[in-house]
Amino acid sequence: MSRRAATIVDVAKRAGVSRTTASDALRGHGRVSEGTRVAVEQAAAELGYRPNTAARSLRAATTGTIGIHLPEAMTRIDYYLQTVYGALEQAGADEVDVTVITSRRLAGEQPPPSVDGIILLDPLADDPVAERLLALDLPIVTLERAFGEVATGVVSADHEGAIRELLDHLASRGSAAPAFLASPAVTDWGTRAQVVYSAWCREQRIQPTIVERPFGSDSAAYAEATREVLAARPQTDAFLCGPDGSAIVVADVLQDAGRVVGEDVLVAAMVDSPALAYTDPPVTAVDLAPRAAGALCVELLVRIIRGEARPDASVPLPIEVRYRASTLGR
Amino acid sequence: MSRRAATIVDVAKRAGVSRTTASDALRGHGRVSEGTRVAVEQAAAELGYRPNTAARSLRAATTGTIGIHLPEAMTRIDYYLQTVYGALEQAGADEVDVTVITSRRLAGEQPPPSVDGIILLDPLADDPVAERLLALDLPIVTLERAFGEVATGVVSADHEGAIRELLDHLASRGSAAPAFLASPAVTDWGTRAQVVYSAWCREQRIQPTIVERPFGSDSAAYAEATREVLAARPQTDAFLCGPDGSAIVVADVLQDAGRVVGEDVLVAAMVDSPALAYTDPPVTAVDLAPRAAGALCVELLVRIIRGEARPDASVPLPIEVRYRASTLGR
DNA sequence: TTGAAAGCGCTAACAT
DNA sequence: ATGTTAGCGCTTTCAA
Repeated sequence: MSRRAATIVDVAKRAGVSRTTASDALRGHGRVSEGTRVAVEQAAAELGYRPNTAARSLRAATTGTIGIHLPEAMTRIDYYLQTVYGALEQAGADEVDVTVITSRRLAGEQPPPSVDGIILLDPLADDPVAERLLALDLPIVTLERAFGEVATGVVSADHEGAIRELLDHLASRGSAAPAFLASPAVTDWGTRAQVVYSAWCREQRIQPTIVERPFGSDSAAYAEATREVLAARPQTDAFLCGPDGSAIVVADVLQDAGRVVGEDVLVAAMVDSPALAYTDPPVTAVDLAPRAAGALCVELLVRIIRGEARPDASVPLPIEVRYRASTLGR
Repeated sequence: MSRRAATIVDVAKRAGVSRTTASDALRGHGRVSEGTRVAVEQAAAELGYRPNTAARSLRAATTGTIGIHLPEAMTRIDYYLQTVYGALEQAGADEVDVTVITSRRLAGEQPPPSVDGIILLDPLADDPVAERLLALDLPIVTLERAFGEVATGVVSADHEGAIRELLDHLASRGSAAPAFLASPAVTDWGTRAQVVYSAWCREQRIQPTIVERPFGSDSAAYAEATREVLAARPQTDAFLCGPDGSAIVVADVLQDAGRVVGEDVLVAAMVDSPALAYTDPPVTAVDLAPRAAGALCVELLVRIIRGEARPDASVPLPIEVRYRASTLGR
């Protein structure tokens, strides 16, 4: 566009100083005198000077950019997109850019983008993309899953505690046979949920009822899963809903089947969303604080990159159960 | 990490050729012989060579990265996040990286990230961030809003047609007094919706009923807006719901008020979402195809950057009304 | 307090 | 078919 962008040499020339001085002045290094600093800044403003980040990166051998990756299957799930946005906001505060790394971007022979570090959101077990990124030998922060072989920073929540809290709550509200609509054990979160549910059932001497649907399933799949449970185990008196967006469908199917949610059947979701506070009835859910999760990941990664935190540092993510009418009754 | 990353000189040395030859071999330029190509590729693989993008950018005076910006207020809205993801996917296919530009990133004195072009998603009127980005004098593509002063590529849908289709449909289903829960006229979409609704009411000699809530309002705000309309105009027999996520709340409030959605009151949404197909009843809505929107923006921007499309090219986005029980009856 | 020079890694232009 | 040279814009020595 227009003509060539102004470089630091142009600025220096206009201010009548050397490029070194111009550079120092613009970055506020102490060595320049106040007068020259002002002159250089004015020259820069007049020319609309913007530092060339490529040149800076080349010189500094760092990019000022971090990458964030989430598994392909998760890109339609509101929770993860919120997490990405939380990360973007924090990145703005930490003055780093963020490149979102899609699976597709790494599928072919394309080299991975140049970044100073990488965030992996709840990486799948054996995800080839995650493996490739781990092999890059860069600072890494994962949400939830830690990889044994590589030292990574980890942000993780006490999902076990939250799910147990939900199950105990269902039991205390009179449920004797809570079923679990589960996400597959391919993410760490999915795995831990299944483990906790099974353990809890064992402790309570309750027969577990698990029905599983892949990540990214559509509403119809969850509806069908619900009907499947109702047919197989009619005595089911509560549903623990794993997948984001599934609770609303489960509640709908139950109501169509003549059950009264919150009264003769309870529904609790493992992933809260704004909609769940306004369904009829509102649905009890775990607020996974996705924005905070993303922000914490960035904060930790930036500290690792800057050498202010150990590469295997670990940060807790506070999460909380929101109790609503679907388990409390009307 | 580990030791210094391999450069092209290391590769060249190992393959016993000059760096130019190594460079040409790796990028498949015809000048190298098959034998050397193989040798260079093997050397690169052995060293785990990855081209330094900063150096490439500096040399080529392009970054291989595009920026995408959406207004701060929109970052909690599923529709926009889906759009961003549609863009990311297409970017993967076009082999460009994407940096998401948050408002915060540009709020302070930080220089804008270096990119080859920018996508502005439904920019707000007088958004200072958008203004700054427009002033960068880079190729730009906007979703919906065209700016008079600057030549930008534009991706836009026939919202007027879709909204008229909805309103005609409501009328044909017997509505004589449809109310409009509107988004503010700060986005192009919001503005056009209000204009169309008003025009349609005038043509039909129907008194318009508009209640407006800011972008990013929570469910409670939509609930209150609904009650406000019911109180002010009890004869209201249909709701056109603008904000993403509002229809589910409106339907809920109506049902609490003893109305039967789909029978004695109709509900239609201007923004479809997966949940709307599974509420009770399912809600008629306009499928705005956010993924496609994002993808089209990237595709157009990349063509403009490559000089394959005019900088003010315009691309239509197909959208479609999904008819469901909230207006069709049970 | 300031300047000159070197070099980050890469590729296009110009030899050979 | 391959090699040599120059230079993209910046910052960091080193010297004055």
